[in-house]
Amino acid sequence: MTRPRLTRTDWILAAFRALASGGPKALRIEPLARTLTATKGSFYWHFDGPDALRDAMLEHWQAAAATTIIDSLSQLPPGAPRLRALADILDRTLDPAHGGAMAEPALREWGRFDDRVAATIALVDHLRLDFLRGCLREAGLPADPHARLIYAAEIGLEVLAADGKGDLSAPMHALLDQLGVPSASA
Amino acid sequence: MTRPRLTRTDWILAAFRALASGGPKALRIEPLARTLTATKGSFYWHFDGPDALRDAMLEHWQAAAATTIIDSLSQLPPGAPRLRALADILDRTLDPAHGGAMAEPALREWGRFDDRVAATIALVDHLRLDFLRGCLREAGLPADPHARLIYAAEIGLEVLAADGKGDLSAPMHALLDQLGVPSASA
DNA sequence: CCGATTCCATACGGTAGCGTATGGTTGGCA
DNA sequence: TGCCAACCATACGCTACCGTATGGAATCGG
Repeated sequence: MTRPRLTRTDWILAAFRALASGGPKALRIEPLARTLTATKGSFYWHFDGPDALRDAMLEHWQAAAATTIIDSLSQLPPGAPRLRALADILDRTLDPAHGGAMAEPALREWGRFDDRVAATIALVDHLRLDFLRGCLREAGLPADPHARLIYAAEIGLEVLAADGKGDLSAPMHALLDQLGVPSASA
Repeated sequence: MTRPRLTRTDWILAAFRALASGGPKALRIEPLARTLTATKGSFYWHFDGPDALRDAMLEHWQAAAATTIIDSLSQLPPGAPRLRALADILDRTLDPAHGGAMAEPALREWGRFDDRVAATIALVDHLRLDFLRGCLREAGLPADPHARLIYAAEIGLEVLAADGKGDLSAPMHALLDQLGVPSASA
């Protein structure tokens, strides 16, 4: 019954779980250690301190939240199909099994008081907006302000979904309809 | 040099300032007292405890965030003018002079971990969505999912504006254009 | 001008988390 | 087998905040 050793990644994932379920204020070392049935002695070996954990979390999130999503969408045909697939992704980001699901709102809140977090969020926003603009252009539509509008709607719908009132992708598809994006089934 | 006595409202406004500039985690009694050059002795006289302050804040916000805005818009002609005026309000909510300006994102974050806060937010969302649906119907447009879409876009644009990249009302007007809302100048 | 009430500061014990210092345990590897 | 390094628990002093208890200062009615 030798309990497993912890890796840096274990701490990072636990931190995201705490962030999603308790907000930025839950990102404390000792409570975090308790969820891993460990002590801060382990933490301070893997990380120099809270700032180092934050930086590791940001690196992790940047890869998961922008790169991998964009890469997966890039395997679809350009233009409308990618935009429609993006709308469908919204439902999945709320899936508890997704791990870092509801972490993004908490991360944005965190970014309001931490410049390094804010910088990473701005970078990810920029990457996703650029990708969106590309998809719109490929679909023969104007990139601005449509890209910003679509992105804002995604964020807003995610925030509103906190009420439990689901149906995220339906309004998104309605927006794409209004903007003249061909439907996926057509 | 007798420093002024503090009222309940003084504490409530200070709490909103702290919430906007430091998030939910900044809502602590003693730091709050310091910003008022007072001590918690004053606080515990005006309020039973942190929960009582929270309830007072919610009551205050509910009136400011829903009732007064809806009332002022209700003085405009029904339909499109109200929708266009709503889009223009976005710029003003970021004005630091507005007091409870950036408090709303922080409040939504707070609501993710406090049921009473979440309930008030849900109520305000419901009031504003109902008003939006009314405006849309008056303008001869379908209420759903347009209302939800407009509201989500407002929230999302406000969140994105944290980057400082302004221009909030422009994308909103673009959305209204796409949805077929007559422009204000026309 | 006086007493009662309102308003507030101070002092106190208690809890929680921080960061460090130190030593113990585990696992790979010669 | 034995050693070294990786990994982690414990203990310690420190700071911040909590909630209460108590007394002092300001203010108002009489």
